[in-house]
Amino acid sequence: MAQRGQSDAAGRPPRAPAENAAEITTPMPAIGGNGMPAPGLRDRARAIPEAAVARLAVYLRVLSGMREQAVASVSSEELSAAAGVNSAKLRKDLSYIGSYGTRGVGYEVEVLIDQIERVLGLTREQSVAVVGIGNLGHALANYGGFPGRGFPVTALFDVDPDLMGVPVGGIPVDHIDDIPAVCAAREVTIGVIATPPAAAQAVCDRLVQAGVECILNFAPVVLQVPETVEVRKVDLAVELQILSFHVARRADHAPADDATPAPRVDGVAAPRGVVVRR
Amino acid sequence: MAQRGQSDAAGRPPRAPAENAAEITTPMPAIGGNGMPAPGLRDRARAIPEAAVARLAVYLRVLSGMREQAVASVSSEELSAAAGVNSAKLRKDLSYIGSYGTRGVGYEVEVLIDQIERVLGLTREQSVAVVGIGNLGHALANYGGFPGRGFPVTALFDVDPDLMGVPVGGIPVDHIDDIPAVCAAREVTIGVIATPPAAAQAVCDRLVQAGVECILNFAPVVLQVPETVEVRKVDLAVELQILSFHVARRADHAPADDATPAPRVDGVAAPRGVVVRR
DNA sequence: GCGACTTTGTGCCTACGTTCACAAGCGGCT
DNA sequence: AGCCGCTTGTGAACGTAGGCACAAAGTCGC
Repeated sequence: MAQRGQSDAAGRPPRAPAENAAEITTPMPAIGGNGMPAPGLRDRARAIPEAAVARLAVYLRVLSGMREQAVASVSSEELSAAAGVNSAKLRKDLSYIGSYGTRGVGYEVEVLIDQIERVLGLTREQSVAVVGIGNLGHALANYGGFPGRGFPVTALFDVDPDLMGVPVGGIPVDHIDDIPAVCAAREVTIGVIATPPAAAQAVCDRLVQAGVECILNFAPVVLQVPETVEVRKVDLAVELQILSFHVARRADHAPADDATPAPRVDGVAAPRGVVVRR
Repeated sequence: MAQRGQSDAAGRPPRAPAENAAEITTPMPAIGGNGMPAPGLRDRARAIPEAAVARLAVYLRVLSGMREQAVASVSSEELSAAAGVNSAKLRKDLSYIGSYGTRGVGYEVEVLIDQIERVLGLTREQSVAVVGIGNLGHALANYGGFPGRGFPVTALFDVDPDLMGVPVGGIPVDHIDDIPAVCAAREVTIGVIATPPAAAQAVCDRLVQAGVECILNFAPVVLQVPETVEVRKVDLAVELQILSFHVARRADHAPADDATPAPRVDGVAAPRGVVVRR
């Protein structure tokens, strides 16, 4: 067979490549025909689509903002508008976590927040370890409380001897060789990789060794991990390239075609009053 | 009661909310009888699924690595393994951009790189402006050349008077009020928002005013933009929450149920050779 | 207490993305 | 030269996600 297979990417048999769009819902062998219409409470968050989970996180943020402004209840129409999705999708997303709305009225902000937090596992804190204390690592370490509470950064790692022990955002930096020990001690559940690409896989391996099963990877590398580990990647270059693709598409698409509703020529692409509202 | 999200959420009629998973293929008004009898055949070549575009960017990076190691040709099997996808998907993705492989042999690395760059619009440089020079902004400004060349950061903005004129990563910081002028002068095509959430929408508005049609948003806010503008968002909190969801699912899923094939404690991550082959 | 109105929750249908499987095409071997 | 085996490119099957539209269910007004 092909000459592939020796030592490279495939050299690690027990691992599976990690893609961002990994399966989230357990394979779920197509249940014996959806014959279980009983939307009982018993049927846990069994099959929430990944895309829905991502949106739930957005809803949660919007809801938190509403709570701060003392909004007590909200309709799917309002919430969906604020979250940038259509209302049917929002209702379906919410239906995945249960029925907490009141027909004819809407949803109670407080209740919805609690339920989304429950489903997202935010009721118990998740310790985060950041590896690679460069520019990005610094930014992440200081990000601190995120949108309120939730993900305390409890460990920082780097290889630079000069950084050892130096506190960043209140946490002293440890050497990456200590990842297993420190992560275990601090019960880290989520590892964030912000190292240069060359070091990413090695760091990832150490995190996995330490028992970390969820990794957020900022390094532009495709990590190889055991299939029990969940990896999400945030890839700057990819994001920019996707945008670049759109620019390109626009460039050799719009000019010839009149379809564009607004004059795109370098002028104000904005219809009136795009100015800051506030 | 349902006091609606007054000022903030619902106040901007002429805008469309931007979601990450935006439509990439032309909107295609398919539904609603409309006056367009032709379903669309000519628009053919331009229908690359967004997901495929994201993967193409990954392939490009992998291919660049291969070129550096003097690999001249590669099969779909090898490339897909290195990119973490299955080979059929890879071939289909490549087929969207044309037929550049040789049956029985594989793809020429050089050719593939050129073609992907062409499709992603990387042949012409895209000027990037970064707004919000905090920790993250610094990191972005210094990120510089990304995976080789491609996206020169040519403008930086902030509101902090102390930063005005201070060079970060070689570029002096300007005031956000100058966004329209500076962006126009430097032909910025991509704007990156790395400001605190409260400032994000205002900054976004200014970028749009300046004619920027592609925005990468790091602020945890749902931006409202005209539909001609493409927004992608990178949301740390959402990513962490998605991972948290996985942790939670695992916690009340695995213990009771078997599911876990391997003992998770101290997995064998086999930290051997992280190296990739030549 | 009852009807009308409002908004949720969801079944169904469409579209999209992924995977499979195989014919077509190409190079190498004999 | 002609056959053989390998790998691409893609049509079709499959599964998932999105959106519409409506019945269910609750509130408010009278």
